[in-house]
Amino acid sequence: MALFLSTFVNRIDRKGRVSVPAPFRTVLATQTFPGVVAFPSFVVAAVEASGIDRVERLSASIDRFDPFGDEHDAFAISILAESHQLSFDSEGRIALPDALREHANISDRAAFAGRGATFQIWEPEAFRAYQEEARKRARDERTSLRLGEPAGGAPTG
Amino acid sequence: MALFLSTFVNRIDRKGRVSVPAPFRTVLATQTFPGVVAFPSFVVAAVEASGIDRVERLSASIDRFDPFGDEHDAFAISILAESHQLSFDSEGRIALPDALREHANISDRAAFAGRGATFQIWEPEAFRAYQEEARKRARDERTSLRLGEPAGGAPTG
DNA sequence: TTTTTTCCCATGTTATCCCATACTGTCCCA
DNA sequence: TGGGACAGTATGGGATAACATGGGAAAAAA
Repeated sequence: MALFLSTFVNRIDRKGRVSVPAPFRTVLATQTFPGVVAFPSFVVAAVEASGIDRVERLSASIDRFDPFGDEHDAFAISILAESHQLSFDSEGRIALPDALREHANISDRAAFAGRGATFQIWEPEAFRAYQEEARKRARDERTSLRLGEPAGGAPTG
Repeated sequence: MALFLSTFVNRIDRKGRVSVPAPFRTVLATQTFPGVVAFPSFVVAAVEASGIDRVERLSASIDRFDPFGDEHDAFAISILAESHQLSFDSEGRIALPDALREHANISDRAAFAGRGATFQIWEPEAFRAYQEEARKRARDERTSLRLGEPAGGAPTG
């Protein structure tokens, strides 16, 4: 299984385009849609991103549980309605929509941070600070920290 | 690409026409009827919409006296009775009937909000408020949603 | 007829395609 | 082993196509 690993900082040009790091593109190459699906994180000033397949599973689970009810409304609206389907151009770049850039305070540089099955896109300085904080927390609370469960802004992976 | 994702706000002209967002048209292009099927939502001031195929499946399940029972039946029947079949013009626009516009309080702008297999049409400001609320709820309940696959885990936003 | 809908064409804006360039790490061969 | 050719990558910019939107005119409905 291919994973999104490591962090890459790339430049955003005046048209709003960024190169998706080549290793990430390799992971995404197996998916049915040639590009990235991205939505603003619920908890941090960053963009959550993955391939389309993950979002298709999410959509299926919403549809399956309650096609006409509102139990999963919050997720449907928050993830599906705020997701952007960003397709690669011929050079492997995507265009980051303003809504996502503003949420993450991104101006002219973007940090792509691997998280295994997904990755995040950050303003580089904000990511550095977040990472440092995460490291401290991991050291101090390493006995109580569980993977996959962010507790009050703690790292999840 | 078979999912309705993201949100698009388009203008309604003086003839009552709106462009259906191009990505949504792409999804609908696979269907047997070139247009949109729309009906007023039961729970919110918005219009529910999808392609004809989904409605055909719903209709078939009614004919079959399906296992969902009377409640589902009542749902299905009122959906079918209040559904409008809105066909594209040559530019990919539809005309929103007054009944639907009034239900959603839509005047001159319409927000198309993707929900995976379906989408909704809102008055933009009303949608913004609804979305903000949904976002809060999603943040609080985020650990309860799992993807349809063991390795997936919860969304970590 | 009068009104409404559908078709067709025009326009400005935005996004996409395509080509060019600089940089970097890798491979190959003397 | 050293160095030069080469391929992959990130980045920039001009040209082109796609899109949302508006309006007139023909066709259909009332």
